[in-house]
Amino acid sequence: MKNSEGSQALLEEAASKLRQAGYKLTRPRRVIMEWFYRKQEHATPHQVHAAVKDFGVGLTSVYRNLELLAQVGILRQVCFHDGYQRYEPVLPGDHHHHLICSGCGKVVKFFNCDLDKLEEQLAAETGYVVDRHMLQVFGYCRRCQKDR
Amino acid sequence: MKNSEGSQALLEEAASKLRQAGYKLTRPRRVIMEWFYRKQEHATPHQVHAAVKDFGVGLTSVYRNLELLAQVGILRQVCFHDGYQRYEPVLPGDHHHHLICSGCGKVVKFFNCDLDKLEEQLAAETGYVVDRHMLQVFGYCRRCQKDR
DNA sequence: GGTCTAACTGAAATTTGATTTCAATTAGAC
DNA sequence: GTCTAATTGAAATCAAATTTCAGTTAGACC
Repeated sequence: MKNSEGSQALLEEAASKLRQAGYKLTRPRRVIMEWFYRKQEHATPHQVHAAVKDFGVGLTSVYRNLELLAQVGILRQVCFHDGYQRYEPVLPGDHHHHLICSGCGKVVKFFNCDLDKLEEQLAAETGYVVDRHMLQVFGYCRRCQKDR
Repeated sequence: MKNSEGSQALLEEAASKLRQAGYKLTRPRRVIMEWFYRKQEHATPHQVHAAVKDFGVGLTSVYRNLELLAQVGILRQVCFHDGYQRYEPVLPGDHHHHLICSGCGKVVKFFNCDLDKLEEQLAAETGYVVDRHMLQVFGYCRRCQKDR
């Protein structure tokens, strides 16, 4: 599967999710989604805006649509605990978390979190319907270890 | 061990940590630490300020000292992904995480995260020196399940 | 005890991320 | 093509967080 084709398929899937939820497929939304599917990386609202403002998409719309796209399940919020909101595209079969360097902020994805049993146990103990989880691991990357 | 005694011991331990790091034990710092050790709960900077302003501690000092106390290891940052910074006291032998209701924000602590092996594995794979991790589990509490 | 100085403080000003307002535009149903 | 509710961008606003700065204080050293 070529990347462009994958991107196209994702975009159609996303458009259908939007319609299903009763939202329009507007230009700003398409531009933002295309950008995320091309980049396949997390980004702050300001980073997204920097990337899409030349297509006439304002910062307000970026904020509004990042929230809306996350609510519909096209994006998800991630958090590196540095005071910035971030979003990343939800890609099929891509459950991962982030290992974050406390020195330079460099981020590495990892995939083996294995927290299903914990979720079940928590649900049983608390009566919560458990939805999802977020995990951040912190440390220092090789370069930052040397610099100290 | 009575609570007041525990609080006292924690405070002395904390004062020693401060001194060791080259910081002074000022009145605002003592007030903030005492409050956290008494309450033993997470709080936002504004909540802390509301609690300590009558002792003459300004909001600026609250922000500055929450950050400093976290850096020294007396407090730690926690995050419920609702856009507010939060801090909680670091208590001996108290490694826990939070189960958060996406409906009403209610928070339940839990203690069995069992991520040591994952941390080791990540360290081996990436060369990072792994420090710590943060985990948030999301769902809906009983009451919020009914309300939907 | 007193003296000294760098660390620290609170108040005010400022910055900045995020939200709200509102008149103009547009997607998409008909 | 027509219509209308959803959506937009710019500007105003809000609020969290940070910076500035002159005054205060903890605690090291007599």
